[in-house]
Amino acid sequence: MEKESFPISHFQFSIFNFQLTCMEISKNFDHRAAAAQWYEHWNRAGYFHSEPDERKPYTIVMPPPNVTGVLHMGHALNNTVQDVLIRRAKMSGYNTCWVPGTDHASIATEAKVVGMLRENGIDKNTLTRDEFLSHAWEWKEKYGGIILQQLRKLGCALDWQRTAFTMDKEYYAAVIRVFVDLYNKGLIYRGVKMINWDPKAKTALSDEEVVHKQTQSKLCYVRYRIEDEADEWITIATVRPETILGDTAVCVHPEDPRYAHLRGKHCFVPLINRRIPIIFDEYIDREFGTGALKVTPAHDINDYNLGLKHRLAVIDTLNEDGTLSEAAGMYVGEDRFAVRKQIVKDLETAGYLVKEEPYSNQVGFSERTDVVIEPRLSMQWWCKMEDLAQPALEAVMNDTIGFYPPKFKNLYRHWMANIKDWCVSRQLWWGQRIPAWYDDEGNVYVAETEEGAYQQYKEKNPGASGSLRQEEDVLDTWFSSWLWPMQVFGWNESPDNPDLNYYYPTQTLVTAPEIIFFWVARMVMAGYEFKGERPFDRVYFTGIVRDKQGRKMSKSLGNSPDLLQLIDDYGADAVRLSVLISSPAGNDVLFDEAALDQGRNFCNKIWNALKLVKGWETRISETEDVQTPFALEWMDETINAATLRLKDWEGEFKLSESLKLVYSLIWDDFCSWYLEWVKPTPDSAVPKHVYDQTVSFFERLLQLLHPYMPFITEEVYHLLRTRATPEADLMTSLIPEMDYRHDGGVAATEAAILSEGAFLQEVITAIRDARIKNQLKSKDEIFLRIDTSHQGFYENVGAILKRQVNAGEITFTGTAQPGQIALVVKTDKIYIEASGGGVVDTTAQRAELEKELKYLHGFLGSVEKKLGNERFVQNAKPEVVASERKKQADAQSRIQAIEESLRLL
RNA sequence: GGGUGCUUAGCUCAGUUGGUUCAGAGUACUACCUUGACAGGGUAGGGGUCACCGGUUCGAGCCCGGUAGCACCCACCA
Repeated sequence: MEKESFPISHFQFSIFNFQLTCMEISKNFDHRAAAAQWYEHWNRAGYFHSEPDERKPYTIVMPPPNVTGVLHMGHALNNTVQDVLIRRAKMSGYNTCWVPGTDHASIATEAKVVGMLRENGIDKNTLTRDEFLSHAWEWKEKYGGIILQQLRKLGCALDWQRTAFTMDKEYYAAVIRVFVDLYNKGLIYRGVKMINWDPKAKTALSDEEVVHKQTQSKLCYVRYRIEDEADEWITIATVRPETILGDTAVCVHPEDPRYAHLRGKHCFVPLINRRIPIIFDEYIDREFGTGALKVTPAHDINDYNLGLKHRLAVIDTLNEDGTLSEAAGMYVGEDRFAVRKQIVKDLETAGYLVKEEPYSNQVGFSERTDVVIEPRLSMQWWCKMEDLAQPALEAVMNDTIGFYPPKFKNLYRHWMANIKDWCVSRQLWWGQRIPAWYDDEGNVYVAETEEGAYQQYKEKNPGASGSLRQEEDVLDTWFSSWLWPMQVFGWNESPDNPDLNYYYPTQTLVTAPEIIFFWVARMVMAGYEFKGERPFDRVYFTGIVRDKQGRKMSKSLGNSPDLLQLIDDYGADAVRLSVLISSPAGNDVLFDEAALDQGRNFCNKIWNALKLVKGWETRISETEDVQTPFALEWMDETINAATLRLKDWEGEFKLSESLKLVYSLIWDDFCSWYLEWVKPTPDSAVPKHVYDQTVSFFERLLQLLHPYMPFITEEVYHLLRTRATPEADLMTSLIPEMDYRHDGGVAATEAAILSEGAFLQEVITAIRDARIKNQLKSKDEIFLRIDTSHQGFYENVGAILKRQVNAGEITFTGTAQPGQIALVVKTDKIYIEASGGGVVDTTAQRAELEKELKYLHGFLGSVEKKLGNERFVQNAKPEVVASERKKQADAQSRIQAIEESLRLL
């Protein structure tokens, strides 16, 4: 099953890796090489494959794309999300299994094959069913499933050994079995109903496969002559004048005075002069058009219902390909739209056309072939849905199956509560052929095999020796995909097999809200009906990917970028970051290629951090570090806190927030702060434990990022230090469990370190800001005098602080000299003295401090007003009041400090 | 026609149980930086009456009602 998709062997890979570690790190991250090599490495190492074991499973079945499909942005988003969940679960100790596969997509594929045959000069109608199917299979083997290959480029950790297809032998059998089972339960029946007919695919469609579009039409007013009256007419309005030929009545409202005198009368259909009755029904909207409706029971669902009620004749004037039939009497064999134009002219010539006016209405189109649907009466197979829907509705409403975001529960409930029977037959060849056989009298026998059907026939007709003929129709594609979570684990082969028992119910389904009815709802129904169990615990709905202008990305608009090209240009990691980072659950994503720069730049940043750290490797000393213990503690706690938060967020599918957090953790906390704090001067060495700690921090960060950006993280992880064994890969490493909480007061010291770090950053930023505003160049050394109540803190971080702001000396005098720059950070007063002893212009300083003072007075005012409000003190929670009192105290001392500084200027 | 959701910085979007130390991110913008990881970068900065109008509350971006605009889903008005 595995195809050799990357040319580099494992042996070559090892050499490559060896060379890299010994060489200088390349200037930039080579995403092309890294992606190819690591994907192949993971695959060969067997990381993608899962077998049941003692660990807990984390299972996702991929929504199978059409076998005809190619990768587009929607897939990229959807599959990136799944890959993040899978990789994260793997690194959390779960036995992960992500099943890939494709859907046979009966209509889409058959259309594609028919088109291919036509190009080769073959007309489908000249082929037998078997001949056609062999062409279709040939096509599928050759071109089908390209999309699965493309998913490798994205980095998806799919269990390729489990790749499934909805027309696999066992899958096919499962579908047949389910059909027979439902038939025997009385839930499948055959009947003539008004269905949606696709004249291009020449098949029935379910209601869900019809898309309504606002369309500009013409509303034609046509007059019908009343019988027995010399010159009396009744005028109707229609947007489909060609259906006039199938009219079997004209209908008006019983209380419409305009037409009251016509009771019991008849009129004549124009052009063909068919005598039809004028009927009365309250269904009519008197306000619309002329208040008179032409009734064509064969070609409109409402008319059909009226026809049933008033026992009207049904005249089917259309052939299955959308041309007019013999029954039309005119224009026979001509296309419906050509006839629509022609008949208007003919009506006009003959004096029947009263007027035409432009009219905008909703018209149904085929989702697959995009042609206008014709309502048509025909014999189809149906599945009763009410009983199936009941448990499926409950499971979602009581959160046995969780929807994320939950807003889709309402949508689901509305549809399930108003569910209609499902038209499951399709007049196609590509698909599971309905297992029903007919005898010469037209009696039907449903069985899994022809032998079974024949046995039924013999039982019913003892001694008979006729032959049976199988139903020509196949089943709706969704009638097979609803079994997906069960059948990919071999439900049909054995409903009690170890795989199915272990992996089912699956943990998470990731899909688009567009197919909530097509697929999600029906999988839930099938799960309960056939397996007696939900198919998945949770459903994560991704948004719809749109272009910059907010339009849905689609092939027909041509606004979907070439994903493989993007991956090649920017790297899969960058593509993954850019689609994820702006895509919270259930919200649409406006995709802008500019967002890819952010991902690429981030890769570059990580790469450069690697280069920096690797550069220290040759400069390690055994000396004890006295400069940076605070930096080490702070980084450790910062990563701990982020790890905890990530676990929570990722569990709630807050992937975009999580990614932002890791992004900021690496770029801001690690690169901008930590590395600068511990970075040695050009001519000094790095204490060994600082180096070791730094590498270890880096590894922890790579772990947290790995689910989102697998390639660069694995690459950097291996370049960071030589791994003892080839199996020591980042992908299979476990993210350590944090066993304490930072926000619960349990870990006060940890929390203190974090807030001290934040304060230190605030001091550094304030001093740098002051330097810039006072044109003190960064290379000019300064002296700091600090007036503070916690001198110990400054002594602890003094080395870092001096380095970060290029200060030569820090003293704690408590007083200031004229010409110094005054700063107030929280309540600490910091005075900056230029090393040259030069006097700086304090005008800007003064203005700055005064602005701050003004703000603080305002702030203090609002806090004091609040505290002065008895009702606030009484009603608010004690901790809120306490926090307000602290704000008050802080503001007061800050005001005091600023005023003091101002006096000194 | 029915339903759901949205409206926060120029742009694309976060904002988790209502507390003015949360109005934030990324981009874009401004100034400075040819600093030994990184110009695909660094340091710092400006920028928003949280659509509009009321209400509940000591207190509203957050809760309730209404208005306007937008998006999507459902639907058999010719």
